[in-house]
Amino acid sequence: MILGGRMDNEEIIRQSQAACEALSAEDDGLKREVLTHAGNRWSLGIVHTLGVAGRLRHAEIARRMRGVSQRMLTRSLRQLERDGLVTRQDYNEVPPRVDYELSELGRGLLARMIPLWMWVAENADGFRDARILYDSDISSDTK
Amino acid sequence: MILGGRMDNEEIIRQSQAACEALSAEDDGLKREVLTHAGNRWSLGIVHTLGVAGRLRHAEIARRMRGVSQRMLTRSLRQLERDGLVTRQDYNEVPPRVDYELSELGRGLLARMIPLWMWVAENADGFRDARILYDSDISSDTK
DNA sequence: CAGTATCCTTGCGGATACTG
DNA sequence: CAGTATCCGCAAGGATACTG
Repeated sequence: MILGGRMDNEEIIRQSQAACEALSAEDDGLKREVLTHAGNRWSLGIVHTLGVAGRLRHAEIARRMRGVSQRMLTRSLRQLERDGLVTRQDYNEVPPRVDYELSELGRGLLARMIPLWMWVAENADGFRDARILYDSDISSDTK
Repeated sequence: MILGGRMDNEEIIRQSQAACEALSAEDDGLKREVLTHAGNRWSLGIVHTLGVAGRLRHAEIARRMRGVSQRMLTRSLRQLERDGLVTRQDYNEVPPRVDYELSELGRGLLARMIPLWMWVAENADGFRDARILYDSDISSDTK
């Protein structure tokens, strides 16, 4: 299994601890929160799209993202705006014209996600294999 | 807004594109999948706990994670096992004794999350501010 | 064009009780 | 101890129709 820039385990653990001490105990929930915001179905895709394309109109984003419903696109964009990751500009024209762009914070997030995506790409096959077993879920509830 | 090791935008975009070209178009869903697996309520916490503590028994993990139900802990561990991030060893003793450990892949993931957590810690206040507005959700459905 | 307003399905995740 | 087996509420997210 290819692991790009190899770190030794001690180093990983040390850094991980450092990162988690920087977050106070109370802030542990912050991680979860970041991931329930950034991690909803579309947000990270939007961040990436805006990162690559720069400033885009609503419809442009929709076009580049295949499969988003209007509802979810708006919802996600508003979330991202509230989280301060995206800025929204409404020109108050008619017909409407609104466009979106990554904020500084959003660009920061994108930058921090890069190592993760690189790694996902490297290990894509590993994940694909795992995916095969998905039907048999443990928690019955399978009425 | 503090952005730790500053990269310029062009660099971010270039790298981000590189990462996403490495992922084939079809693999775009992989990102989502990684995040819906790793991003469920407890998985990343478990990965972190195991990363720091090494090899742990079921009950040990539960103790360190305040708030997990037995059900969700088992469920999450099994997910992680299927995803190849965690290895499970059952000693087939009675009373039961099972322990869990990060796999190489799991350690890889942990390592890739570090920049993100560092960044979250740095920008914690920004997020906390954003959090205040949460009650007013856009998508009505608020019957 | 850029949204709202509804309706509806799915599945996560908590609580509780039970078992080998 | 390390799980299963159920029951349940709630929120995410899709489909569709409508509006300024």
